[in-house]
Amino acid sequence: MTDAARALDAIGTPARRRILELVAPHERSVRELTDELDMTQSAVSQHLKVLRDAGLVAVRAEGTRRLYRVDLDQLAQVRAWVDGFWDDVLAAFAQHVTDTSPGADTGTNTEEHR
Amino acid sequence: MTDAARALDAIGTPARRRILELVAPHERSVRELTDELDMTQSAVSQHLKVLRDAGLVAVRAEGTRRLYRVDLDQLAQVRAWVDGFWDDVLAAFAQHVTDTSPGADTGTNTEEHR
DNA sequence: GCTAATCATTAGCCATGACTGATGCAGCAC
DNA sequence: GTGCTGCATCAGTCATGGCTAATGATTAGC
Repeated sequence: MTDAARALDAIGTPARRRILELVAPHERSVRELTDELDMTQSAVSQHLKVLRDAGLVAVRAEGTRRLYRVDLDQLAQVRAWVDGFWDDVLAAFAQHVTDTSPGADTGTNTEEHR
Repeated sequence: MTDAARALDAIGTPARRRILELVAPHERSVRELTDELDMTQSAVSQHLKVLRDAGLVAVRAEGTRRLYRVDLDQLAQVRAWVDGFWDDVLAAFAQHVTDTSPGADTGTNTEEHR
């Protein structure tokens, strides 16, 4: 499985997306996350493990606490994956236009949705 | 569940991502997808239903065939979701820089990963 | 040393969902 | 009409994964 695939699997569940949303603004401890996430500490740790394996979050030890933060590198892979479709679909659309109306509308704006 | 959440759940499984990848360049029939995807036609149809409900693909009937294509609107929601983290994390990073090195480095490039 | 707090990991339970096979339905050819 | 093709949907099975409870490891404070 590629990095992007692992990352996409990881964010494919609401609980983990919620964790990412909590961690994005600033790093948080497992305890803080548990308090805010109607779940056991065990469940939170298990989700964090998946996110760690996917490279989406990074950890930092401070005393007995572990502070989690978002790691931008893997998030970049997710962006790249989504952008891949974007480009493919827009390219196909542009092709369709040139096929159906030959010689017209060469100024197709492939960034219209961006 | 929001549109973005539904879309992210839908792409959270390898089989459906593979379908999206096949459909992205140009529309395809269910038969074509089944031939290429070591799966039953039934399984393909079920995945397509999930993608349809998530708004990620659109259908077009042509005779007895159903031609599927990617729908850009929901894909835009996915992009927006990812970009949300991006902005949060970069903002937090910028805040950290100004906190730890006051009066220095005001030219922080928040687009370095983009 | 002991105790408390924080977190990871394990074992086990249960719900969800991914899949197959069967059936039903619509459109086309004859 | 009959038959065939392409697809959706239903019913049922099985594996996956998300969850809790319990336990273990580590660190801090006493």
